Amino acid sequence: MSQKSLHEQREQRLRNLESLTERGFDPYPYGYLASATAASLHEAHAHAEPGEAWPDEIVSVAGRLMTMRGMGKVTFATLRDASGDVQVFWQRDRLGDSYGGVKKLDLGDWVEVKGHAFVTRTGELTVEVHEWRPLVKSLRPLPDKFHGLADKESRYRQRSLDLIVNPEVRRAFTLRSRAISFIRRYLDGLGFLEVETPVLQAVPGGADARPFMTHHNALDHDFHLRISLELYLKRLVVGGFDMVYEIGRNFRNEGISYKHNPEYTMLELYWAGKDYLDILALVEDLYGRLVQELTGSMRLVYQGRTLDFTPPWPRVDYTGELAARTGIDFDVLDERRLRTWAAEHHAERLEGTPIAELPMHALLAKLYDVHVEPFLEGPVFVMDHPELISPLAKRHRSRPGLVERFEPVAVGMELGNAFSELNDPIDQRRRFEEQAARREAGDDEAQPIDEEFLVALEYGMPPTGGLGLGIDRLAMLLADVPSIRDVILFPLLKPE
RNA sequence: GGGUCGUUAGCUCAGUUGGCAGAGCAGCUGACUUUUAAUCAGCGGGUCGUAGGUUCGAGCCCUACACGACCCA
Repeated sequence: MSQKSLHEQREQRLRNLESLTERGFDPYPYGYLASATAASLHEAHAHAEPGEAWPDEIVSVAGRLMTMRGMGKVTFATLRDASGDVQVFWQRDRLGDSYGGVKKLDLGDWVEVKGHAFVTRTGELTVEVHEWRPLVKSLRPLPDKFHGLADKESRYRQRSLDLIVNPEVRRAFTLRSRAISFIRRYLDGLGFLEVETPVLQAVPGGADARPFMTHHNALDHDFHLRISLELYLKRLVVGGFDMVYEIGRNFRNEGISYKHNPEYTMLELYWAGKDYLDILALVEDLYGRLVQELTGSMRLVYQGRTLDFTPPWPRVDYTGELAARTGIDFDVLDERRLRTWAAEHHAERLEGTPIAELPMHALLAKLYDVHVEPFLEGPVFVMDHPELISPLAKRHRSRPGLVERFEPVAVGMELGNAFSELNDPIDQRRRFEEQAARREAGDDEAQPIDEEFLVALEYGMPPTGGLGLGIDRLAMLLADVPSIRDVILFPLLKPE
């Protein structure tokens, strides 16, 4: 497709590039040395009055031209660097010949300017340019200076442009990065060791999810991209690493929604000697400190709702909450009565199967997903899940049919998952076999038997508490954005 | 998987009952020495997502498809 307007603007910019070269400017220099940033200038002159000037303080700043206002013999522009925006001002009387080059600058170009700060009569801090040079030419027009780039598809497909024109996007990703950095410092401070485990796995385990497949040519063998970090980290606990964690990408071959992206980032940690209540205390402490550090308060506002992360968080019981929210007045683990109830209250079908006829584990999970999770404002811990939906968690020490497990939940989103880790290899084998039977029955999210993991467990894994925390959802809360795509720089999209 | 909505200039958006394709920003030319969504005068820029269909005539109506957004499962 030929877009004449775009083509013409590009041609014009190429002519301007040539013109700058003819005037003796190097349009592609090899570096710059800015002595100040937009933010540092604003900070240094925070309370200045209109008309003030600092003619003896020569500063240099480098950045991208975002707007230009030419007025004949003077030109104003907004320069944007990584720290923010600052106005710059060229006047012909001071610059002489080099002022002509300013006319050959285009929006989006990078320049370095050297000069002194002053405050205009309308009160705007401005750098008056004594010397300047181009740093790079931009060959494409920027989006509308006022409306920016609004089309979400364009923003995700052209993230560079989105970041240039929408500063709040950079803010969200900066927060995400600082959160990850905080978590590393926190865990390292406790004595955890950060490790890396395989992304390419022969047996993808540790979660109920469909994997992506790939193929290794030299070995002529199919591998899967990991769906969790769990089973390899536990091997390391067996090996004697008693405090390990990994922050890494998981890949799940599933649909996309405001809280799901096919590749996303998890923190998983394992701590020998600890049980799930110890891990719960760690989550409360880590989340609280992190929110405090990054937002300045234990309370944060997410999409208009206030979430208070001050420990201790409320706890609710998985089965108890399910009963309370559905109005069930019997033990929800009573399969016969639950089916009868579901048949009366849920006539709808799930992928062709009437809800009441789902396998018991799927029925429980479904009812939780429909009646409980969406209504949990949180932050709250959902405690003690049924064993049927927890094949890697240790049986509860006092509650039959349940395991020692919790999930932190907020605004209807699962933020993580933690157990007293199952370390009895006999019980683990039995659970895997149950999963295998589900696979036989056609459930392709059920977990395959990982024999090598079982061998490791047979050498003996000490009592261990484990945790998975979703980093993307954490970032959503911190940045107060409504979609996971707003905290993933390059979310998965179908190629155009 | 289902439903609703969207796709028009580089960007943001209008487009009436089916009757010549519009605006603002950006761009070009000119004016302008404190502007800031600068202003003023003039000019250029379109495969209306793609492919069919209906019609004398389609940006608009119909069908299919592509991509996306939102909601539901």
